[in-house]
Amino acid sequence: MTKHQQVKKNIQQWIDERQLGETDKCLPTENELCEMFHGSRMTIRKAVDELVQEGTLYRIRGKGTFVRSRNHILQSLQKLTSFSEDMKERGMVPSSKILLCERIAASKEIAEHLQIEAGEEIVLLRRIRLADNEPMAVESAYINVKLSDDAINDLTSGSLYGYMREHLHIFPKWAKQSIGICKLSEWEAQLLGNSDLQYALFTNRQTFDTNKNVVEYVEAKYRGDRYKYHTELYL
Amino acid sequence: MTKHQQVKKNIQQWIDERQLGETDKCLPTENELCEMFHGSRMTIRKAVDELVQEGTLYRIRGKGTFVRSRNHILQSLQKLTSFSEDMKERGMVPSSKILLCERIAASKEIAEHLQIEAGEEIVLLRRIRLADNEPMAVESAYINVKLSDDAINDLTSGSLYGYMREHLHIFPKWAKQSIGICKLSEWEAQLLGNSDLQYALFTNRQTFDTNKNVVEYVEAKYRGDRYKYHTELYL
DNA sequence: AAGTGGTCTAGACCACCCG
DNA sequence: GGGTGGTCTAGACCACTTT
Repeated sequence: MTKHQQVKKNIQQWIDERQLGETDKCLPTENELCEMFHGSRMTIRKAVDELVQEGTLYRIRGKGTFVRSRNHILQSLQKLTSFSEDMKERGMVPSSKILLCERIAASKEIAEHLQIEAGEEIVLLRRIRLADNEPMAVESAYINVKLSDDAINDLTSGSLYGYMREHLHIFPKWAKQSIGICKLSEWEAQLLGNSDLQYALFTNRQTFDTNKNVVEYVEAKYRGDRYKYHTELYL
Repeated sequence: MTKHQQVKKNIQQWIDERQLGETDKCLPTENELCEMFHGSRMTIRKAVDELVQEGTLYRIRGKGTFVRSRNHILQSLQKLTSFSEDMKERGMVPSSKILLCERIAASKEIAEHLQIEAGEEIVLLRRIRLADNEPMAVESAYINVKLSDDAINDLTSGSLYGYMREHLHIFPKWAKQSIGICKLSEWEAQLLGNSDLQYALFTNRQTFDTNKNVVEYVEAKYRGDRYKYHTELYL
């Protein structure tokens, strides 16, 4: 392992162990890091550069290098994987209503998506997603993480990632997603507030942590008459 | 402008002027680049690093630095913005059938998406997209680029980006996309080979060049019973 | 004025590829 | 063995922010 990789790993551990997640914290200066790791400035900068690239840190010239708040990490995942951020950008207030939240045994199909054995215990969280108190989607999250009863009783998408990071040291890093259309059952159409709806925009997502485990599998059906999915693509 | 930015720009120009797009070409060695630009190795490497990051170049230790073939650039755009790459990955053969290809005056709505004035002349390319010779989507591309008659007569999505790069020095760099569902007209359902289809997966996309001009606006309606859109998301 | 990150230099040693 | 990219060093000057 090269020196800048070691430095990067050390900084990352320091960030993770630090339990202060609310406000952004300042890193030691680059010269201090040079002394701490007995490395030249270019080497230390290479390590920090990568963490900046990955969004973990950010720099302000003349001031210092800072750890991005947990909040931002969460937002960037939500920005990439959900519609909530989209709603906010359109000036709507997102909320959710829990339909179901309990431990279940994984069915064969769900187990496949979570890359575990059928029958293993997981947590199912089924919610209605609303924008300005109007139903927009019905979402089922299958969570492959050992959660305490307290955590289950106080579960929102927001606090889930936070809980995983802070208590379980699990770090969601990337996701596979597909988008298509599906038929709606009459029951689902009613949940979405319009029993005439026949089709919905369907999304599913596997979220992976740094160790390539699937931490959750989420399926959602969105009202096709109200919502579109937006992305930006770079070359 | 910093030195490594100048070097990067110079290398980029050299790549663009070079008309050999078929096979990958080798760049001068890093030491030669140092002499050419009167810079130190670290500075030259910073310039090359960025081009590698952006996918323009790639390095092989012990051999040299290479320009990625145009083909790859095209693929990476298609991978991000279309379903064709997806079809290939599933072992299907993508093709397309041109329904319409002509100069038209931009309607008010299309002009808005292209960020031009209504009535300006653009090119409309309407195609059926097929996988293993089965219709999968109907796609309309509104192209905001001055194309020669020859170029219009020989237009495929593949050659469009190539033509823009090589003859017009226009470089598509990023795109905004949205995905939703839409109703299909009976005529469209027939084009897709199943007149019973009522809903389709709808996508639209604005493609921007390096100067933030919209070079094309594309709408497509995909068979919801056959296709899903796949993405991978990173934090 | 002092301290921060942003950039650059001119060397050096290493691992890898090829003839 | 000679050339390539991969890494690292110990300085230096600059632009910017804060005191």
